This record gives sequence, structure tokens and C-alpha cells, in this order.
Amino acid sequence: MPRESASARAERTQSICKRLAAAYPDAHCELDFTTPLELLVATILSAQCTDKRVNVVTKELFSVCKTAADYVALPLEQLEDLVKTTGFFRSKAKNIKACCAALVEKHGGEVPADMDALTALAGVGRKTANVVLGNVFGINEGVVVDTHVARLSTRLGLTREKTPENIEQDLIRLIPRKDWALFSHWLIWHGRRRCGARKPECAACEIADLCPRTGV
DNA sequence: CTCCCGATAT
DNA sequence: ATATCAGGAG
Repeated sequence: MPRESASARAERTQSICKRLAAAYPDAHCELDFTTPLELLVATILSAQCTDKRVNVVTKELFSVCKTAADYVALPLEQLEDLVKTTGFFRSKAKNIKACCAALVEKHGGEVPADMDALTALAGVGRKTANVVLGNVFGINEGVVVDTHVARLSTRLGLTREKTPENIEQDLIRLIPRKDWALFSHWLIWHGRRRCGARKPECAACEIADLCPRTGV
């Protein structure tokens, strides 16, 4: 089996984007939020947890905490109890408090629109920072690589890298910057609806002919 | 690399 | 019973 050329892969990627854009015309962030701080907190909570569960938890959490100072003032034990069902609850509660303390002390209580400032916050890595930058500030500094984007990028033969950081570099080279934000949403939606980790529905897949598993 | 960890689908 | 879920820190 001949190795796909870089130009052929770029062209196939374009076709994949076009097809997924048609399949998911309203793809968007499925975490519920109304402010930058709400998306930041929701994304911290979304680690190894479904967005559906996060949205159940944040509905009550956001009614209790409106500002970064509110999270700082809330006793750790109460915050742990509010986020318990998202898993990793002790780490997440601790991180959210430390994160919000830093927001109050270093950023006037606001969420910084800056990659370095964001990733310096407790519980905020590159993936979470990319989510916040893209979805509330319209800044495409990188590509969001979560578990779905990583899995589908590998299955689709868009990367051979293993770490999220290295996969992101491959995707940045492969995809036009204007599509970065949508690309992640398309792959996440497709990963949830069609190309699940345990049960990929290749027979019904909209891009089966563009995938090394079933087509090409 | 390991650890953090509850809810859900299979 | 086990894999997986919009990961990050030590």
C-alpha cells in the first residue's frame, strides 16, 4: 500500500471538512455558558466527563458563583460537593479555586485572552486554553485536540502522532486557519454521533469513502 | 509514566 | 465487568 502524499492528504482533508460541514451545519460548543469565566470553569470540569454531565452540574454551580471572587469565597468542601459527579472532583475543585484566586489577583477578576496567561492558571492546559480562546474570544491560536479530535484524526490518517500537542502541530499544518475552530467541532460532533471510541458506525458514516478504514 | 474519579454505555 | 467521557498535574 503506497504512502499517501502530503498534497493528497491535504486534498482529502479538504474533502473531509466539506463533507462534515454539510453533515453538521450547526456544529458548536456543547458546553452551556454565558460568560468567559463560565466557559473556563465548564471546560476545566469537562476533563474525562461528558459535556452532558458538566451541563447538569454547572446549572446549579453557576447560580451560586457568578464571579471569580465567588469561587474564592466558596468553601472548598461546598465546591467539591457541587462538582462531585463530574469525577476527579477534589482536583477540579482545588484547581478552580486556585485558578479563580489567580484571576482575582493577577487579572482583575477577568479571564485573560492570552495563551500563556491561560495555561499558567491551575487546571488549564493547552486544550482548555484553546477552547476558551476560540469560543469566547474568537482567537485561533491553535487547534483544540481533545479525545475525539485525537481519535478521529488518527483513524482518518491525518496524523501518526500520539500526544495531543504533536497531533495539534500536524493539524495546524494540514488545515487552513479559518477552519481550525470548526474543524474541532466537526470532529467532536462526528466522534459523538457516528465515530465513537467503542462503536464506530462505519456503514452509516458520511465520510467512510474518505477514511483509510473503509475507503481510499 | 501515574494519579485523579463519578456516570454511563456496552 | 470494563471502556470511555471536550485533561491536567506531579
